[in-house]
Amino acid sequence: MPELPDVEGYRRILADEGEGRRVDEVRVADPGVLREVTPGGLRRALRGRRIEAADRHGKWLVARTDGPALLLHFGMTGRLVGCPADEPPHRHDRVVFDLDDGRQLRFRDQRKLQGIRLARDRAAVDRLLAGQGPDALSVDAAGLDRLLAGRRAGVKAVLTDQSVLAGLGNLLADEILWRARIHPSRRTDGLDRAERRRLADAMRRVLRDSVRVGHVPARRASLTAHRDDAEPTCPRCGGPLRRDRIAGRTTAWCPHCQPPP
DNA sequence: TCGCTTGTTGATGG
DNA sequence: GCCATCAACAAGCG
Repeated sequence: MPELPDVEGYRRILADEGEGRRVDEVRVADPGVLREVTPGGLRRALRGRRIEAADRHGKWLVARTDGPALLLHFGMTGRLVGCPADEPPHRHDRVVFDLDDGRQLRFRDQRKLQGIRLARDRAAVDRLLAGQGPDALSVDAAGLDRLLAGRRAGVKAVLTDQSVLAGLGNLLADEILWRARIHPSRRTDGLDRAERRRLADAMRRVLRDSVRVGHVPARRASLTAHRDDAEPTCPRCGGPLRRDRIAGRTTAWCPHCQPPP
């Protein structure tokens, strides 16, 4: 689930519920989500600190405080929940932050593929995010052209490579390529000017729509709304969709609208 | 039991 | 160096 639009939704939760609040307590229900920090270390670092800002880069959420910063990555099944402290615990609540207004922020994650990191200061945040490409929401057509230039890999592999462009996952990439009418296996350096333009337009359009609702849109006229149907059809041409393994992931595409290379 | 899953990383081979 | 593929991580589902 969590791709750029989902994480942007969690960022809003963090901003709305957390900014200006003090962290009164940190409860680690499952240390399995902590990365390079112990439960005690996390608690000591954050207890009594005030949350100052909620930032996002790609799929990373950054909670800045008047002390260290917290970096959260939601993997495939994670989410951030804001709720009253007396709400019954959920079995997948891995870390709970008590705020000074009687509410809590909860890092909830079924699988524990990613998790939570601590960064001492701004430089440490930058180091942890150093391998990330620019955030997809900040990239315009010219910027995308620069990022794609000279790359021979399949275009879906490039779009979902976080070190090239941060924020796009499997569903978003398929949605964008379907909208741009480009086959996901096309070589990136084989796209002509018009195709690159369509790709940039589709990316911005899909991201804008998705961020507005906080997840990849499942509107009727989207690939995402149909990709998991028993016999999925293309909402544009009505033909059958295909599912193949492309760039290592299950990929939905339309053989009519997105001619294979 | 096996295969599959919206994420990331590292090994391996071309 | 670039690129594709695969395994691993973890947990649940059919």
